[in-house]
Amino acid sequence: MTLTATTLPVDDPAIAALRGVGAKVTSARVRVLQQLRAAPGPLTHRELLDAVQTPGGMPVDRVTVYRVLDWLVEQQLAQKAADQHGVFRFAAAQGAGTHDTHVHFRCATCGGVFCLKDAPPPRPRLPKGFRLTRMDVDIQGECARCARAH
Amino acid sequence: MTLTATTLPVDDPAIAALRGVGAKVTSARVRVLQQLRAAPGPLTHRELLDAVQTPGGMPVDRVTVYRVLDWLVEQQLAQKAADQHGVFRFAAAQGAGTHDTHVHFRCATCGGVFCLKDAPPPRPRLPKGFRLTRMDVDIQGECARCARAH
DNA sequence: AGGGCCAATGCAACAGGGTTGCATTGGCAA
DNA sequence: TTGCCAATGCAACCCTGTTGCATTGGCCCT
Repeated sequence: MTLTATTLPVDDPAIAALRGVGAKVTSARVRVLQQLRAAPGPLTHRELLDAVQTPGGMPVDRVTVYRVLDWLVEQQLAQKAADQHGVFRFAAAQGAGTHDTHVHFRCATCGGVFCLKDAPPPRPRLPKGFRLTRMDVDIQGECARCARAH
Repeated sequence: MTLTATTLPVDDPAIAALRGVGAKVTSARVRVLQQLRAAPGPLTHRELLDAVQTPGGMPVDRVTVYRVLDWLVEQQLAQKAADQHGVFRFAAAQGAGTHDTHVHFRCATCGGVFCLKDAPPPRPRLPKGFRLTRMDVDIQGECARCARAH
C-alpha cells in the first residue's frame, strides 16, 4: 500500500507559519515546529528528536533537527536558551513578529524565555577611542511557574 | 637553588577564606579562588584554567580546576550558573547576595577587560512571581590601544 | 621534626551536546 | 516535467564536563 505520504494538511498553523516566512516546507521543519507548539514548556534537542520520530514515519537525523532548530530561531519562529545544566532548550516564539527592541528574561530552571517590556539599557558611554561591536544582556532568574513549583 | 615554594602569605583573604571552612589549603584552591575574586565578572572554566597557569609555577590539571570549582560552590565560596551559550561561569560568592552588576567591556582583540563606571544598568521590571538572580551585561568591541594599532 | 592517614591531585579514558564537510535528495518554480 | 539549489543524511570531529584509579602532598599527631 502506498499512501500519499507527502500530502500535508494545508490548514495546519505550523505549516502556515512556515509558508509565511517564504521558506521550503519540509517534513522535518513541520514536525519540529508542531512539537514545539504543542509542548507545555521548552524542550531540549534530545526531547525533540524523540518526539519527532514517529513509528511509521521516516526517521529524522539528529543533525537535521539541530539545523532546523537554529533555522527556526533565525526566522524568529522559536527561541533558544540554555537551562541550568547548560543544555539548550527551545520554545515556539510567543508573539509573532515582535521585534528586537526589548530584552529577554531567561529562567535558569526551565530554560524558558520571556520578553520584558522594558527597553534595553542605553548604549554606554565608552572611553575615548573605544569601539563597540556587540552588547549582550543576560537577565536570568526563576519564572513564576518554576518558583511556585519549588 | 631551593626556594621555599610552599610559603604563602597568610594574610591573603583567599587563604583566610579557605581556612575558614576548615579545609586543606592547596595551591590549586588558593589560585582559583584568588582569580575568581580578582575577576571583574563570572569566568568560565577555560578562562580560569588559563589564568591559573603562571609561567614559572607548577601547571594545574584541568580536571583539578573542575573539582576545585565544584568544591568551592559546595563550600558556598563560589556560585555557578550557565551563561546564555550553555557554558558554566563561576563567580566568587558575595556576602548577602548583593547584585553589584557593574558593566565591563571586553576587547575582542587583546582580550583585556575594562570596567565601565558609567552605566549602572537599571533593574528591569519583572512580571509577578518572577525572581531575578543575576544580570550580566557583556560589551564587546575594541579598546583604544588595539584600535590605534590596527 | 618526622611519620602516617586520607583528601586532593594528575592522568587517561569516557560521555554527551553541538558543529562541520561533503555527497545526495527533494521542494519548488520555470 | 525539468532543473536548480536549499535541505537532508551521514560520518567525523570539537568542546565541555565527568569518572576511575594510582600517586602525591596537607595536616594532624606524637
